[in-house]
Amino acid sequence: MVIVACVAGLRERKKEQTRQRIAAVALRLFAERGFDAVTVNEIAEAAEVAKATLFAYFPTKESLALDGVGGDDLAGIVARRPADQTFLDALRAHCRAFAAGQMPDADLDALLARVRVIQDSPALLNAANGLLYQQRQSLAQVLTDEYGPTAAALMAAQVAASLLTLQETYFQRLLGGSSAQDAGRALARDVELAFDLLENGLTHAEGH
Amino acid sequence: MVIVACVAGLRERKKEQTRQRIAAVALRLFAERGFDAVTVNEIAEAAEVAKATLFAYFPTKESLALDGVGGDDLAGIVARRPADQTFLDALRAHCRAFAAGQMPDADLDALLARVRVIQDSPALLNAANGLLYQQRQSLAQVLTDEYGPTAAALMAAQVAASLLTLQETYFQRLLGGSSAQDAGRALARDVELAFDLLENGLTHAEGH
DNA sequence: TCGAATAGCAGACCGGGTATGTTTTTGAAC
DNA sequence: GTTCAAAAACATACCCGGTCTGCTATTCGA
Repeated sequence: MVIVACVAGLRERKKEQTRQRIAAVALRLFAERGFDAVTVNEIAEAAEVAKATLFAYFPTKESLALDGVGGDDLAGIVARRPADQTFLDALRAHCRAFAAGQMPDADLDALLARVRVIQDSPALLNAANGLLYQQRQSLAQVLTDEYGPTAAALMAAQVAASLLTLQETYFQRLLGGSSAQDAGRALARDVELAFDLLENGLTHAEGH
Repeated sequence: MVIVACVAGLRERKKEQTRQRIAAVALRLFAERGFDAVTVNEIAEAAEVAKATLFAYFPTKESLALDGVGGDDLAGIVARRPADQTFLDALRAHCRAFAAGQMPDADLDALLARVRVIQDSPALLNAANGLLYQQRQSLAQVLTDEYGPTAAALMAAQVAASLLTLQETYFQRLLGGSSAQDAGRALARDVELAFDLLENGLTHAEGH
């Protein structure tokens, strides 16, 4: 009873375990019956915790479905880019890397289940949009030094909206039944298109 | 009792009147104490209607604050543009017209009160963002014929995000104390900047 | 072993929103 | 004018997400 439990603290581990259990149960129920048709009371009951406990871990019902759906840290990527790279090139490289990288099948299935749930509920879709809003703000912050507040806000808005669209398109392909490989290849093309549009403007779109 | 009341129907007029009363009372209370600190029961009581009646007119509490905040019909503007005009030029012209046009002071005050309320409540801000999302979708629809679905989605996203940013910047200036004239002039400049960025891309930004 | 945190609990409570069945008002036909 | 059906408004009870309160049981550190 002295050493054994001290890797991360028994307490911590149990907490994490409870949190995972709640999240997993919630996601399963959402996937089975849809976000709106599941009540938090049911989730709490199925996870064998009290409702108050559930809300100690997750601030809202929505956060149960959006757990871990943070999106990339655009502002960080831009802020940490090498000095000789434009911010658009840094973001383009990041997106290329994502499109090229392969995700383990199990993770992908879990992610897709979550995306399906989100896409089926207007409330969740809106909440997910809200997450992007914050990204936009912090990206604008980072760009302000270089371009001034107004141009930075406009650029950040364009970039964030484009990346959201890329993500949506990608998920739609996957949900529509494309193989992960096909969707990845399509995404790679779309990434180039998106950044070409951002760099060169809508009137200079060529050959797509 | 035969002719007198038939301009629009007594019934219709009373209904509209009730609706206006509810909306006005709600906006006043929101402006006084903030969106979250006012309950729908209070609004119903102050407007002298039952809660159920209130919800017969407005589907949600949010819709009370967002009543009439539809935004422009971007898709319509693009769809109805003259054949020799690019869609960006059509939108630019529309924004220029708005920036040049003057709003009656009373309307502007009412609008600003509403904007203040919205800006003070995260829930409302999110809901307002959701309205934009729909605009984006219909704009993408209209552009699909010309550019294909992916490019159209990206373009619509960029345009919608830019216009939202213009609107936010404009309102921030007004809320910050700028005169309507100054804000209008600044908006006119920002409109040109935004559309230049959209047309020519972020790497070709010049002289702003 | 003891005491301080703290996780967890049950249950009352609040506010937004819906459903139900009833009363009142309105519009129109007689 | 009287009458009658549509529909506006109502009171009320209810559901659900979310908070608060006060309590019990674990866990941790000394």
